[in-house]
Amino acid sequence: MATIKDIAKRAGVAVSTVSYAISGNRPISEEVKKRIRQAMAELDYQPNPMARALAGKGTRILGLILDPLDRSLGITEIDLLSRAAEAARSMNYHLTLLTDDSRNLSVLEEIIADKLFDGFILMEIHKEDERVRFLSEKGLPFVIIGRDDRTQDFRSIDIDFQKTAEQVLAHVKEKGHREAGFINQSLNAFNRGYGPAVAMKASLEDTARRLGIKLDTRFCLPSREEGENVAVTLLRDNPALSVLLVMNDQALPGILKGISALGLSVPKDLSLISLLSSSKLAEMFHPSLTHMEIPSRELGWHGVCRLVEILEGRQENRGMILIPGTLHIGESTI
Amino acid sequence: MATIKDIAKRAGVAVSTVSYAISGNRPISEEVKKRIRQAMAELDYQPNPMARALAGKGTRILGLILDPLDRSLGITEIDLLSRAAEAARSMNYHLTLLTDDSRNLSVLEEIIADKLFDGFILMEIHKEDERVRFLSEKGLPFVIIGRDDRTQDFRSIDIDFQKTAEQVLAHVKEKGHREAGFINQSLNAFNRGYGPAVAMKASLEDTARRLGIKLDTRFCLPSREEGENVAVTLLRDNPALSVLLVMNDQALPGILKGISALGLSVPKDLSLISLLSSSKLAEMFHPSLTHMEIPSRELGWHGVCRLVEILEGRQENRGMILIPGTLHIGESTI
DNA sequence: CTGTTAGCGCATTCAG
DNA sequence: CTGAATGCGCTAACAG
Repeated sequence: MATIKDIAKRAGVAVSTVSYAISGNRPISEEVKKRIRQAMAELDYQPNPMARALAGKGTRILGLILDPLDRSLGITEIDLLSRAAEAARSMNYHLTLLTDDSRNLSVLEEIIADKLFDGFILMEIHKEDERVRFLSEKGLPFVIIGRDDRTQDFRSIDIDFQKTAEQVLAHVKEKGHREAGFINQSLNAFNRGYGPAVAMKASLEDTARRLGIKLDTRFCLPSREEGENVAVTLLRDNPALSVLLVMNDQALPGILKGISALGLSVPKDLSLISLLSSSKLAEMFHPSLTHMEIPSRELGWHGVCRLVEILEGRQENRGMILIPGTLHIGESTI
Repeated sequence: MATIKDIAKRAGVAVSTVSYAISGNRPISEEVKKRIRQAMAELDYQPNPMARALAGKGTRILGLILDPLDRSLGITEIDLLSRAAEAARSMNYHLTLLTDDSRNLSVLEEIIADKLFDGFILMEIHKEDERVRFLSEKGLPFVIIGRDDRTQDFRSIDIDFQKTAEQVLAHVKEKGHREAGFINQSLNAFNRGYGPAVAMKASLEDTARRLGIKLDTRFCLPSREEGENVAVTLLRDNPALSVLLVMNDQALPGILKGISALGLSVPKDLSLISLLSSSKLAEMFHPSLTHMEIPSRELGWHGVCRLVEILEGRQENRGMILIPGTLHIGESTI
């Protein structure tokens, strides 16, 4: 590997000149710059990230903090992940996966202590997430994908639940439905203040009221069995219900089973819309599901972009980034 | 952050002593060691990875090389990924996602040039994968998840296609089936020498012959439409066919549609087994699919473990690691 | 067994 | 505008 010294020699200048030529922290004459550029090209020089980091600049490594992985990481977060990695790459950063138990603050402390990461992306934010406070106090660069009331707006990237709700309910109303059911995530997730469970419920109920749609909301554990139970109960309680909104991927198979157990068929007797799930998944079902696609790719992309903006000190944009889901019509609605 | 100097001072010894105490590269008296350990604890010292790297040791960062992400990364690789990250973590390494176009060797060269990574994990190996040769020549530590004939065995972690085939066909035979269909991945994948498409076909056909099962193999693009077409043709051509093996997740919905289009029902008229797909996915279907679960988690785990073994010079185990799929009985077979 | 010291490659003072 | 020298934190000779 060529070092900065090599290229300085080759260009006939001092190392510092090369350094400044690269960073642009000091005006360098065009002529010298040209020579340097050429030398760099010829030796295909690449600054050693370690040395650079040691000397006080960053590592250009970003840490994506995930919850310990056993349970989470569905098809949804993979899209987020891949776009995030892509974004990082395109801005010349690296993305590494942090799967330690970051909610244990002493673990988080260890992670940040080794100064390997220039910044962090936090996911799966809960109400009053201690990690947010912790990172803020330490003054570390980070963004969150999700919502936390005490975070400065420019640090948040989240789903636009309100718009998502409006869009799906507008569609529902347009199709003539007047009574809808909403199968949310688990009560536990809701109580923990998990963004989607809380915000989607609020937005949906609020919007339904405004549109004059009757909405019955139920919580549901992410399992086939629960899906079946909840669907059956919900439908028994609301005989006039004609459309079901589901934001619970794991429960979907059970819900479908429950529906057919009641002798109903989708979409003839009942329309079904999956909320914030990935298209890949929605299309696996038969009939394929009408769904509001979760903007995971955008979340990943913007998360990284915003973090890099912060790192590089250009905060043109101080607002929160909100991205709505996208409606895809499948075969599960009429 | 406390540096090695701080703890040396606090323990009343020289920095080198601390360094040696940590690395164990030199005998240190118990007493001194104790003092050092205490100082480290009190200042909760953590060696700066960059400095360590610059001084010639590794970075303890592993690079997981993925194909550019748009198309790949299904629910399968996410399991692999998560386990890999977990494994890395447990051995005190970091895992970063490399999504550059590594098949472009000059891009790969750039990646390895900055010496940020101690080793690499390659996925999606094709026949005569140039990257394998390239990394070998450079003498860089790496392992592949997949197969390449010219790779030393101890560098490979792969699915045990033979055992997988034997297991699934034994089950098939036991259930009394005599004629089976196999819907493979695309012809294109097969021609590129993509491991699963090639090896599974060979193992399945070989094993079927030995067991006296008639097997009709078809290629199929990973799409709903193709799935439907291929299923219909296959079933028309083989009226006596009673079980379908499918190694093509994306085509599954189409295949099921094709089956019912022919007026057949699963599992009454036809059994269906999905090969090497994730349980999460198989359980999404209705009826839930009997499947050979892909050992993605084990692949990820062992991939990292083996790489670390290589990095740390302990190659107890020189053989190739082969992991078979696991049979899960669902509702799609009788 | 322990201490001193010279780099690793780069950014950045401080002098020209 | 440019160059020489210093230090980032750590490892590994080299000397006791």
